[in-house]
Amino acid sequence: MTSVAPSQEGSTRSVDRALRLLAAVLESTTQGTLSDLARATELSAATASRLLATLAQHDLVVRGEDGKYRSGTRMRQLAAAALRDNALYELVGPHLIQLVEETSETASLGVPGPPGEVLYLRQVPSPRQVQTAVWTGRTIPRDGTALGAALDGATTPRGFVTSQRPDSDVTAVAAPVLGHNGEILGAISINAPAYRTTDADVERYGAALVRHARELSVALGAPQHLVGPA
Amino acid sequence: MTSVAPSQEGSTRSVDRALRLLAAVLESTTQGTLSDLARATELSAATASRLLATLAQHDLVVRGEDGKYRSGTRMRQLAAAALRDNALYELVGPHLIQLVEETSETASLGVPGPPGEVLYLRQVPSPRQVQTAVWTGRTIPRDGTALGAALDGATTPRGFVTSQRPDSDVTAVAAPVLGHNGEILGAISINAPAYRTTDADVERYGAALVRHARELSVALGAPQHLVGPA
DNA sequence: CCTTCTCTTTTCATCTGCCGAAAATCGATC
DNA sequence: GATCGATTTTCGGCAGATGAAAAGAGAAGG
Repeated sequence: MTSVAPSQEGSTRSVDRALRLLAAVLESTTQGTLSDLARATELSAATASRLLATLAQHDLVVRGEDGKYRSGTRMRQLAAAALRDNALYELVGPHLIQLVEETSETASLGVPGPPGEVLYLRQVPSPRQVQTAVWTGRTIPRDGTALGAALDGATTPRGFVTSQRPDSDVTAVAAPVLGHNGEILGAISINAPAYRTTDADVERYGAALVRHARELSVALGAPQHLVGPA
Repeated sequence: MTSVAPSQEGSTRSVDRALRLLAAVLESTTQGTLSDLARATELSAATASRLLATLAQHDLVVRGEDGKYRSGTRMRQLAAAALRDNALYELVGPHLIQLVEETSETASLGVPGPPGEVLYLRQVPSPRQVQTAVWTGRTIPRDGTALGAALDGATTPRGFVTSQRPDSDVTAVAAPVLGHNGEILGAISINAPAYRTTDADVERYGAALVRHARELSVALGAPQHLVGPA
């Protein structure tokens, strides 16, 4: 059973205790009854009972017929979310920097936002004086945008999608990033001022995006047959 | 930003609040600053600040330079543990039942226990009157046992390992189960009374264990090249 | 059937830990 | 410098969290 350090400065004690119980459950490879957990965390049985009941109400833990506590459905949902979203955020950084070096244009990560919208989650700006704006934290429509189309999986056979709307002076190119079940987690894009973007530029940006999206997808565990050859 | 249900009956209020903040962080796909999270969970900024600080002390969340909260390292550790251990426990049930039908002997799942020991995590007993005992929740030594050797990956080329100790009247056969990174999560075994177990029985049990271990490994996401052909 | 035991939950009185309002701090902008 | 919004800290009050004890629940044995 896990032995844990004493409570730390300035924390909320009851929350601290509950979190230690949660960790004891999740890391347990031995007996996991209420009594075991109370002893492991040096709490009274009464306190442990109440705190575990709170964790159980949130479905973070569940008690089996054998009286042992294990992770609950909600815990696994939050677990999957933690593993999925943070990995993408952290992994994408160096790729965006490199995309800017290769294209001299602004590079972005977009993820699903509120219904019908795409969120700019992370961006690296172009080094040029004239550049597309950095809108990190803002959303754009999902319809009619390159990021939106990439999130919908509506790419060409080469793996990227472009957008040049008549009412916009931005040319956007985007490619989706896949997770370990082959699901689309997000998309990376290059946004460039249309006045200096040729068709050859679009092809070049697209190829770079597909290459980086592929590397990211592989790093996130996407099945090889969905990612395609290197 | 996530909107969450009111607090439920009988829970520990401060823990309840902290868990709702944690869920809001992990599920957030929009702004995730302290103010955002306080609004989403209808807490005062002061309370949210303190509770998030407690979560951060446990490294369940971390605040980036942009002021937004994301999952922390410890959260991802616990997440991986939750996804790994519970999946194995639940998935193995039908396989153990089937192994008993195929062999008429006691089938077990063993996982790493305290140092130098193996824990019987789940078992299905033989239907016969003379059977090996069900020791669910107990540990056996890792050295010199079939489960221990399987957890150490010390199998024959056919994928299973046997144990027939001179001081024991039990014949044990075991095969390891792999996770999505190819790591050994546990091992499944058949324990049979030695007096009625022939060499042909051992071969048969081994083949059945390898087949089921393979199916379990695939279901848990193990890379195909580590699992071997079906 | 009853008794005994262990584990768990609930009750209850106590007190201190948690709370929110307010003040202070911090960082960005003009 | 002043202003503003976000965040942290201070502080007094009270109710929520606590542990001891009682009650409840289930299993085992006679």
